[in-house]
Amino acid sequence: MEARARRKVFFKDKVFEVVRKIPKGETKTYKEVASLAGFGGAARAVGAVLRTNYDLAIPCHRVIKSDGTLGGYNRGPNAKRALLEKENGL
DNA sequence: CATTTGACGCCAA
DNA sequence: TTTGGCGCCAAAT
Repeated sequence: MEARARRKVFFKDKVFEVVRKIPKGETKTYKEVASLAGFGGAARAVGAVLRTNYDLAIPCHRVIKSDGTLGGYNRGPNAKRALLEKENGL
């Protein structure tokens, strides 16, 4: 298929889609998102995409590391933690 | 077009 | 338990 430019947006598109599907109050790991996106071991790539494509329509702050740590956030880990606690009802 | 970096993950010491 | 290093993938420069 015309997977030329298609594939280029395949990864990003999937990541955005998956992250956007994350319900409020729930947090997912980059590994999980990558896996659901179909790229399993592309945890880094997931963060790279979210980093460059930070969109307010995408709850990228709900995506954390598999260790349970928040990881990072384009707006600052501070805002990320605040949002997570708030969405979790804390 | 090729190289480097990067919001990660997991194993070893 | 904590710190360090290596590996994986895609994007950005």
